[in-house]
Amino acid sequence: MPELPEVEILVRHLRPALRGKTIREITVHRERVIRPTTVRALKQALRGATFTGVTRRGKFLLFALRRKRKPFTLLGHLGMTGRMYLQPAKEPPPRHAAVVLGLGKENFIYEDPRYFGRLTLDTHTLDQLGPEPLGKKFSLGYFGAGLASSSQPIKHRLLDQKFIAGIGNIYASEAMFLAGVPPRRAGKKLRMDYGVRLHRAIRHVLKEAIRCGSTIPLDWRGGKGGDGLFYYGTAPGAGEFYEERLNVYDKAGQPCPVCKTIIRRIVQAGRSTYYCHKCQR
DNA sequence: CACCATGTTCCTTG
DNA sequence: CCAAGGAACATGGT
Repeated sequence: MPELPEVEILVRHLRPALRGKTIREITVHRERVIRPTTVRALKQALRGATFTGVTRRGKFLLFALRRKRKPFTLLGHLGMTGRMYLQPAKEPPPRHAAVVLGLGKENFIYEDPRYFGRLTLDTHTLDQLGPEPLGKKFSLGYFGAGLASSSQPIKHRLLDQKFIAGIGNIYASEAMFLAGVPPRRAGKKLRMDYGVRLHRAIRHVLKEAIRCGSTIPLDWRGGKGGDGLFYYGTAPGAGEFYEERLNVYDKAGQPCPVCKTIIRRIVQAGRSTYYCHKCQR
C-alpha cells in the first residue's frame, strides 16, 4: 500500500494513537528489518521510551521518542507489503509479524510478509532524500532543472528518491498520464510546457490520494467505538474507489478513460509502466 | 508451473 | 567518480 499518500494517512492515524505511550517490551521476529541496528541496541534504546510524535519523510515514518529526557528517532519503512497498527495485547500477533512493541494494553505491530521494510534506529538514509513533492522546495525551477540535466527516461526520474521523495510506481504512471507525458522520453528532451504540466500533475495526484484517504483500497477499522485501535489493509468494499480513481495503473488492455485507446504496459528499469500511447506523446 | 506485485539496496559492467 | 542494468530480498495472489 505504501507510497507517499498511504504513508501520510498512516502517520495521521498513528500519531494520536501512539502519543504518550511507553514501550515496555520489544520482540524482534525478523532481525533483517531492523538492520543495521542490533536486537540488543534496539531493546536498550526502546525499553522505557515514550512516543512523542509521528511524522513522515517521503515514504519513511519517523517515530519521535523520548527516554530519560533524551529525544531520539525510530525510522520506519513499509517496503512493499508492510503494515503498522495497534491491536489489543491479548490478541496473537499476525503470522508475519516482524517487530512487536508492547505498550501495555496494546501492541504496536509491524508486520510484513516480504520483510522488505524497516524499523530501525539508523536514520542515515534520510540524508539522501530529495525534497517533499508537496513542499516548498519542490519548486518548478528545481523540477525543471532536474529533468533538463538528465538523459534518463522521465519515469525513471520520478522514482528516484534522491530527486523527489515519495513518488512510487503507481503515482508515477498516474501523474504522467494526467500531464500527457510519454514515460520513455528523456528528461532533457521534455518540452518545458510539459514539465510544468507534470509538476502540477504530481502534486495533484498525491494531494487527491491523500484527500481520499488513499486511492489504493485500504480501510481503517476503528476498534470498539473509535478507541484508537485500527487496521491498515484492504477494504472489502473499496474496489470502486480503486476503479474510479486510477486512470492507467494496472489497466493494460483496457480503454483509456479519455480517448478509448488501449492502455499499454511496458517495463522500465524492471518495473511496469502503464500509459496511453495516444494521450502521452 | 509461470508470472506478477505499492520498494530499496547491492553488485557488476561499462 | 558516475550511469545503467540486473539480481537479491521473501511471500502471496492470480
